[in-house]
Amino acid sequence: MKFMPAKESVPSQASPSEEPSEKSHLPKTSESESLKKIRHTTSHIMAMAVQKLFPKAQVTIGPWIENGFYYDFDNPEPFTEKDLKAIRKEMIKIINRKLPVIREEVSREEAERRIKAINEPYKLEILADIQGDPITIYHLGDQWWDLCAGPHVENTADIHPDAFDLESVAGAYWRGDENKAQLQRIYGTAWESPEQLAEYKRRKEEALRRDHRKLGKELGLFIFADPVGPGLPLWTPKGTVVRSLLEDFLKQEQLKRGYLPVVTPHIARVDLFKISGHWQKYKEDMFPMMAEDEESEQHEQGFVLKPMNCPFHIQIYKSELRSYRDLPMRLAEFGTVYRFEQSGELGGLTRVRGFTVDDSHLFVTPEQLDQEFLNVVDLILSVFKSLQLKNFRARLSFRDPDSDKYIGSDDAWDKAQSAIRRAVETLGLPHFEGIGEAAFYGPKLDFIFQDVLDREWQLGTVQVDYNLPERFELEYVAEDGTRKRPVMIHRAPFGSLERLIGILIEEYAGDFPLWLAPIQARLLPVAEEFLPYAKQVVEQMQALGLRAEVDTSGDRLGKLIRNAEKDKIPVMAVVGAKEVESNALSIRTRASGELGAIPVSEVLERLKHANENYGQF
RNA sequence: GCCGAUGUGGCUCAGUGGUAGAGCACUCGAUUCGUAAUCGAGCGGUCGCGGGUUCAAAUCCCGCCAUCGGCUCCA
Repeated sequence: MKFMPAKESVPSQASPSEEPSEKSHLPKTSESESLKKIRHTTSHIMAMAVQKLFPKAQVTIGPWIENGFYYDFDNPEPFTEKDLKAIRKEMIKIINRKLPVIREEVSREEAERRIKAINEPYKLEILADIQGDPITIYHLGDQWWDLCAGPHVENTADIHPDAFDLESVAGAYWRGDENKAQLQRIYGTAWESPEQLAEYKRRKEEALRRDHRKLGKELGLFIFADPVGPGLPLWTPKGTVVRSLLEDFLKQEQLKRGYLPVVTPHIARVDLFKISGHWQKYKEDMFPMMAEDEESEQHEQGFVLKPMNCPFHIQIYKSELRSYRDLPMRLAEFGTVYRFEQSGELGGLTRVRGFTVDDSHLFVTPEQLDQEFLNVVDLILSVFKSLQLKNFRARLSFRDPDSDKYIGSDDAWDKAQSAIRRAVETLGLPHFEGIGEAAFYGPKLDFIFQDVLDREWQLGTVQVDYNLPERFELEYVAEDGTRKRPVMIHRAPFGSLERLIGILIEEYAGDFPLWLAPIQARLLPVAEEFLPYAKQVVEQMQALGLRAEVDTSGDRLGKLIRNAEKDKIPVMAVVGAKEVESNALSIRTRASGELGAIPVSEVLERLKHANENYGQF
């Protein structure tokens, strides 16, 4: 097994405009009692201000979130960003009035009476959900109050008028249910001091600079084209290098672990997905069926783009009578799938409509399930380690027993969920549970990562499935000659190549490790007369399987360096009279700056070694 | 899909009713240069698309498309 040598730190940003200043710790709300109070109270002040400016606005909920707070209102007119300015002004007035924040305990009946008196129907619903007595109310002076558990600061003047800001408006559904009323949400942030607020804003801007959509464009890795369609990325030559390297890397790992490669088509008869249950439970997420004529359309006969690969791999399993000796059978494919995601969901590479899953389906006996599941988790963790991905959380994605979006028996679900639970316990893997996060056919162990905007995305996944083997009537011949039903494990360490690369770009801030860099080395001639020498060195590099090129632009060295740095090329090699004479290269790396003159043979050796061992130059 | 914002040359952006601009990139010329931008000239835009208002629309109005921030939904 190969691992990256542990790197001390992320390669530093050499560009003066990108130097990361020493970061002071900015606490999250959950880590700070003081911030909880500040943000809670600021959201109340905002609600009071909104109701003053928009008397028809009704209040709902206004909790703190990790970097700030929000408050949802039911207002006849949606708020616009222009309204935020006025609301902010009004909030400062409230702060300056130094209103005491007073906690009051009242009985349920009293709370109900008062809410009815001010005609706030949403609050009444909230009250009905609060368990136990007494009910607490927080007043801002004697003008405004809200049903709230607290805690709060003691006086509105405890909120620093220059340490909060209103950030954005958004629609949000009441109770998170798209069938209920759409409310108007205002997001804000509040801190202990103006300095903290400034640091928070600075950090947000910094995060934007490593946004994979921005870097993907700058580094020329992928594009979207209007005539092609939304959510359908096109991979440029450079991006394709990264993709292929990741594929090759995983294919090698899988080869070592007994996986068998397969290839399956992108479309299939809709009938296939009726057997699997996709058509019944997943139709909304699929591109519409292609029918040859109206009659076929009416009889629901036609072809669909595949949203998943499992039914295809199942057909390969089914194509022969399998023996227990054949199991576990691990069929693997980089399978491109298409899902008709809602238009508002699409974004960059993290949410697209066509993506490639590093998919595999393992057909195992019930006895083999636990061990095979552990093997898969081991593969996934080793892949993350090689890619230097550390910031993830493991989620047990179980079904919501009250929902009807799942197929299969309670027994099958219980068996599958307990298998996953056993595995994480055996491994001592820290995890949390996500009820209602299961796939429609089975529970999952998911690996969740964060993007630059703190949004969470699922990458790797392992799923235990007793249902599809049942629906497709899968069998194997057991030792005693009887027919038995295998269990399936669905798994994808990357999840999707697209999403993985999006996360990797942000994780690396565009600085791919040498083995993944689209261009690993660029030769920089100080004058045109050194071009032939540079070209000859590049040929030697290419002969060793290295990705190298010469800058032939004829610009001055300073410009060549600048461009190579902007392209985030890990190794730059300066070539001039001195180098030609001594058969050397003056090396400058993005990670470590100038390294001085090094003989060509040594440079070649070191590049090759780093490339093959996932290391640095 | 829903709420809000945005859409001007390849890229980043200025222009808010009166004949489309800048920097970078690109091409050409001069310079032959040693660790983050050499100088000059040139090329390049149906101002997202369609409709409307107006003597006149990048600019105002309507519809659509796409992107961005959320919600809902998910690798």
